Formats: sequence, structure tokens, C-alpha cells
Amino acid sequence: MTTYGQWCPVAMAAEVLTERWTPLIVRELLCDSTRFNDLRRGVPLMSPSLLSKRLETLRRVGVVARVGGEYRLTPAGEELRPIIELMGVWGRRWAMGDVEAKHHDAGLLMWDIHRNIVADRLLAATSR
Amino acid sequence: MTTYGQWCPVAMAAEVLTERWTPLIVRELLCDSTRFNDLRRGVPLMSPSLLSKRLETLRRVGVVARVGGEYRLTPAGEELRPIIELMGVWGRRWAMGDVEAKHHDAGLLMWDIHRNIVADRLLAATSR
DNA sequence: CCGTATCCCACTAGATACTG
DNA sequence: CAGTATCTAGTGGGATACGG
Repeated sequence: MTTYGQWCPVAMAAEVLTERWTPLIVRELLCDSTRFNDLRRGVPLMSPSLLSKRLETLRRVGVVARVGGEYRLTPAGEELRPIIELMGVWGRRWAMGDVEAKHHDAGLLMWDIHRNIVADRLLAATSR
Repeated sequence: MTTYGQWCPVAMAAEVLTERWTPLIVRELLCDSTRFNDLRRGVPLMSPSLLSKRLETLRRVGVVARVGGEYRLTPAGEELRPIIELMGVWGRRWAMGDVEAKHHDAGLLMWDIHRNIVADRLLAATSR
């Protein structure tokens, strides 16, 4: 977790949240996955060693706590919920097929189509 | 921008937002920095070539548009505002000195002290 | 079931210099 | 002012195999 060298709250949050896979792990934890292999099933394309490493990082920064072999969000972790939820709202609106909601701009539409194609290809590999 | 291979809105948003420096660039754009060198001043530790690359990525995914030599957020970009703002709230509460607001847990407090020390060291290098 | 260890390569991003 | 080019070191993370 490299720092940004800025005394800015956004940067602080970014240091925690913008590591690869981390928002998805938090999403799983918010959905009450608590065991290692539960979490794995939520991010099946992530290697177990990396998941382990991320959970350790999250523990170190105080977002996750280990309670009796379970991973649980701390209060600080729980308060990431609105951020993850808003990310979901944004992603659905702007990166997925929620075309009705957005402006019918040609550039955006092209991007949307592109993203759908990519996603379709990947859909074969995963369930969620 | 590698994908997560998940048909999940959180993952879609994460693909855009969790690249290094990106949330800070969006923060600057939300504060009405529009010129390249304005943005640079906001992220002084970032190399210009990387900033250029990030802006191009943001343009490609439809978050930023170039209007007459200026970088401006699209509607999709503008709708990232609540996410960045919440990141700021979280960062201030949990990663900076807003001790009053959090539980007086020893572990968290230690972490807070640690973070402050790190930040103090970095404060010499940057203004913001 | 619950992880850790190891290997290794692609790629990221930092440094620096340079140009219109 | 507004970027682009180049170069390289380091590391993040994917794959795989293994141990508690």
C-alpha cells in the first residue's frame, strides 16, 4: 500500500480502497461472507494467496477484524458501505446496460456496447 | 485497466476508480481544475506522463471530456462526486486525526498515531 | 476446510528529458 | 503552458503447489 503523500482525506481513503480487488472483498464482507472460502467464492478469479494478503492489509488498517476464525468488518469497515453502494449505483448506471437512465450520447453508447461485449465474453468464466 | 471478470456493478465502478491516482484526479476535477497544469498542482507527486495517461483513460471510459483544451467531467464523471465526497468523509473520520468521532479503541488509536506520523513526514514534501 | 509459500513475468509507474 | 518520449527498476499479482 503505497501512500500518495497528501494530507488529504480522499487520498487516505484511496490508499485503502484502490488496491486491486479490495472493493470487491469489502462488498463480500458487507454481504456477510465471513469465512475465507466464502470470500473466495465471491471473487473466484482472485488467487487465494492474494486474497489472504488483502485480508491481512485490511486487518492492519483496521477495516477487518478476525473473530474466531471469521473475518468481520470493524465499525470503520462497516462505514465503507455507502461508498461501495454508491459505486454499485454508478456502475449500474454508467458501465452496464442501464441505458434508459443515461443521456443518449453516441460516444457513451459506443462505450456501453463495448463494455457489454467484454462482459459477455467474461460471463462464461464466472457466475456473479 | 484490467477487468475483474465479474458482471457486477461494483466491479465496473472499481475498474474505473481503483487505478492509482484516479480518485485524486477526479477530486481535482470536481474542484474545477480544468487545465493540465492546474491538475498537476493538485497531484504534484505524480509524473506528467502518468497524469496524461490517466486523463486519456478517463476520457476513454466517458468520465472526462476535452472541451477546447480543457478537461471537464462528463455527467458520468460528475456523478462520481458523492463517492469521492464519502471517501473524504471516511478518510477524515478513520484515517486522520478526527479522534473525537471514533471509538476509543486501543488498536485503532495506535493505528491513528502511526498514520499521523507517516503523514507528518510527508507533510514536508507537499502542500495539500 | 483454511490458508501460506514460491516462482516469475508483465506491466506499472517513477525519473528524466525533450518538444510544439 | 501543455504535454510526449523513453528507459528501467521494482513489484504486483497470477499460477501453482504445498502444509496445518
